[in-house]
Amino acid sequence: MREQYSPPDVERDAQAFWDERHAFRAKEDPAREKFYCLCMFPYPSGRLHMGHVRNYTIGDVISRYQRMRGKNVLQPMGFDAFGLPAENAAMANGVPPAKWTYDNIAYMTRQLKSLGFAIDWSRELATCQPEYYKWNQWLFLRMLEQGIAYKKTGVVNWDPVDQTVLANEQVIEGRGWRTGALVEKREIPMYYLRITAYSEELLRELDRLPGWPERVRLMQANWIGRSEGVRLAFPYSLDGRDEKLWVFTTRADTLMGVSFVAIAAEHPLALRLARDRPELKKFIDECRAGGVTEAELATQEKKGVDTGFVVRHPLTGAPVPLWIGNYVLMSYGEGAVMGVPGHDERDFAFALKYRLPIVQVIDVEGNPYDKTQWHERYAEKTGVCVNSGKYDGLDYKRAVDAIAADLATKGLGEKQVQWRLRDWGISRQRYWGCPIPIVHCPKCGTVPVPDDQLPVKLPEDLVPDGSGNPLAKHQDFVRCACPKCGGGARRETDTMDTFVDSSWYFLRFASSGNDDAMVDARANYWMPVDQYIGGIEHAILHLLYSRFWTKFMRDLGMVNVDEPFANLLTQGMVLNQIYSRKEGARVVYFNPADVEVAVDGASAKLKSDGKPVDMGGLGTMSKSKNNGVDPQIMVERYGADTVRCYMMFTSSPEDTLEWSDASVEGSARFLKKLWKRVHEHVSQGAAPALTVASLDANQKKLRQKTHATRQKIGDDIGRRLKLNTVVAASMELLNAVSDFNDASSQGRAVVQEALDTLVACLSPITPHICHELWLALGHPDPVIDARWPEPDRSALVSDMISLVVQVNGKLRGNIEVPAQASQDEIISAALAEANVQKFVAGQALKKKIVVPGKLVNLVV
RNA sequence: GCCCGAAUGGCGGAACUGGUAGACGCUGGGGACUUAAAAUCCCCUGGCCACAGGCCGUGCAGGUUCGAUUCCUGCUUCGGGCACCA
Repeated sequence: MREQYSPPDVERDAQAFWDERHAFRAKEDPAREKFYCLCMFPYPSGRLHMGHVRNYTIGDVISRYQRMRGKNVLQPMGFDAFGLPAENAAMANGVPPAKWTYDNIAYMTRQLKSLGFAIDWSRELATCQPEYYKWNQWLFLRMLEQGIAYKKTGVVNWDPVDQTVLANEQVIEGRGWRTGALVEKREIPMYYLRITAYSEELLRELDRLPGWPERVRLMQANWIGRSEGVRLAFPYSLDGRDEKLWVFTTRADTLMGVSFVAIAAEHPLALRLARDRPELKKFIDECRAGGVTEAELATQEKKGVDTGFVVRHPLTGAPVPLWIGNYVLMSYGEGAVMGVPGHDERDFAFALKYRLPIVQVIDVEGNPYDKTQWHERYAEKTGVCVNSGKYDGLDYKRAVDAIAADLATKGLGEKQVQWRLRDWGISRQRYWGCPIPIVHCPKCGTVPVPDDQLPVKLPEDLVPDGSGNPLAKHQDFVRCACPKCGGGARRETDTMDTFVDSSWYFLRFASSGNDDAMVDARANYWMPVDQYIGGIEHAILHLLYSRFWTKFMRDLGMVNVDEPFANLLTQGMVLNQIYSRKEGARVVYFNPADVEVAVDGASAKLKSDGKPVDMGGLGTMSKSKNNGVDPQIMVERYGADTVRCYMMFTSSPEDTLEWSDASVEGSARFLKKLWKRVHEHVSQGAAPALTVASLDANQKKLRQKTHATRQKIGDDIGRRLKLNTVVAASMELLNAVSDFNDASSQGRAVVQEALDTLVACLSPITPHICHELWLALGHPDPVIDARWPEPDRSALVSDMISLVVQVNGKLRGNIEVPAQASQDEIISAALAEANVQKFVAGQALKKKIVVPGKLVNLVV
């Protein structure tokens, strides 16, 4: 064993050892309990960033731990390789997205390998490979057959100058990012996946995912958004025909307080009325301005226009004015809402603005109603109906029931369950994605590409120029023969949302290399994923789409699981300081590595010119803020183990991590110290066997610490997934070994056990150094094949326990009592303590609380 | 605007089921070793006071409890998501 710790040598040797043995290649084995550990695969953006390193280190720690627990572990890796950044890079550099992407994958694969992750690289995949995306297309065709995929119009951001569809990300403050033109909404035909067919199950099964964080389940439940209410109709006559305008409401009890009905600008009735009303047309056109995100729609000023048209109240037949409102969403419910200003905050503001009547129809006891000032209790469901004729005095539930029943007898309404979840639009007017396997034939119409013509291959040599999809201009791709009639036809040039690619990659890892089927029986061995790890930013979309996709494949009989991910760990973001300076009109950002911070931490200057820079606080590491830390540089400076150790130590997986160059030193020191201790120990020769019965008090104490550490670390990795305290507990044990000066034979035996424990427990986090130290400690087999060190219960018990004594809840002293002391013995020991006596003397004891093993509280 | 989180010393964080607030580490200060430096090792490091001890202290304001960082109510600030970034 070398005297000095040299990370490059240690890491090279350990990685070569694992590679030669294919140590992490996973084989299906029904006789063994499996553990499928998966990290969200990266987008190949160029280089790994710290968020990746954190994510994959967490996964690696869990994988290596489960392997030591005897599980058959699968940990695969791949690349989510389609997407917008490749097209942007292509435009900037004139390189086709395919080349850029594959170069990035090659570089990032090397980076991942240098970090020593226990990955089965034989299963690697990239979603831009035809062997992969062929199955996107194949399953899409199955969805078409089943009516799960269908075509309808959808709204997109449109750049009127570039004549192109923009992603939400490409809309900056309402303008196209390249042209600066004001963005408009535009309706185009798109393919949709009927995820709403699974609303009920997607919601219900959340309760059967105890291994998911509560907040993620809550977010998904709210996203799916089940609400019970009443669908009801306001009748009207137009063009001599009697029609019904349907609305959905959760507050049917307020129906008698309706003072207007508002419909979305895209509502068919709005478009019909606008035909002969130019001012309505003008308002509808105004509503076209701006982007399509919900955040933008929800924060814009609420505006409306009176159509002059009236509909009739479903119960009273009274005329109700019809408005068009920019805040009414066509995509939710019926695209129309009833306006009850008395009991809905938005309607109240709208009514004040446009001087519409505000009528109180619910009385919440003891609260006078003020028509000039909204109060949130007006919207409570706790009152009873007033000013509502026959419904007066009914509470929420009774009123809804009575009104729904009356509506039903008139054929103007019924109770209904409404969902917030919308179908998933997957068409993208972009090049670098999976082609949608459809052909448009002038004779046969829309024709699906037959299975035997899959995959529809994406040409890999095009370079986009920002004006629309280059596929549409590429005649070799567009021109094709109709699969039905053989005549000339046009290929669909829209590609699929990249969320499609990531909705089933976990199944493909488990059926790696099968060219004849999307998945096979191996998937049923590995699924579900036992531990899924990824950023909290994916809490809704990716996870919901993957759940839906898995359920559809289950319904086709392709897999036998209902849910893809049994346990979910959502890791926090990695943040770093942001430094900037105004140079002329623009703000320039500086990398923290180029900035020197004053000792007091209050000011900073640029190293190159010594001039001050502004400290902009913490932000996620990003290119635009230039605050990324390159993991590669850290690995070269300290070694992979130190980077991994620091990442795990500095905050718990679910919390945000604030990067600090200085703190990395602490982890480096710790590993150096560990190396030194082991070297000192083994250089004195093999330690004798441990004879537990012969240990003295001091030796027993270290042994107790060793086994307490085993218990804590096993629990922290196996149950709590708190990896920061694993490192802290290891540091404590190493400190205890350092403080233990006993060269006797049993002293050395106790130290051997402590060091064995340390090296084995740390091996999931810092696998390279532990690989070498384990062999140096005299073990014939590598630590990856070692059994996880379980605590010896008998080593944990001690004869005396220390208790805290409180008086009136305040700490006043400590006592030592025998472990088996009775309640009375404990209380008299507590009362005997000098400082305690000061506080209880001369006062009557009202209450004596003894918490076993913890404390005594005396109330006087 | 809506949904979901978070807030603890100079700093990152710990305290798991309501029971000793500040484990572990960083920074800073003091010391040892050294010709010197680096490295290493030891000690101190939440605030205040009448300093063998006491009082205050976990974003803010209340509440429940023998006891609250932990539970409840109302705020503030920061972060994630909002369906075409991935």
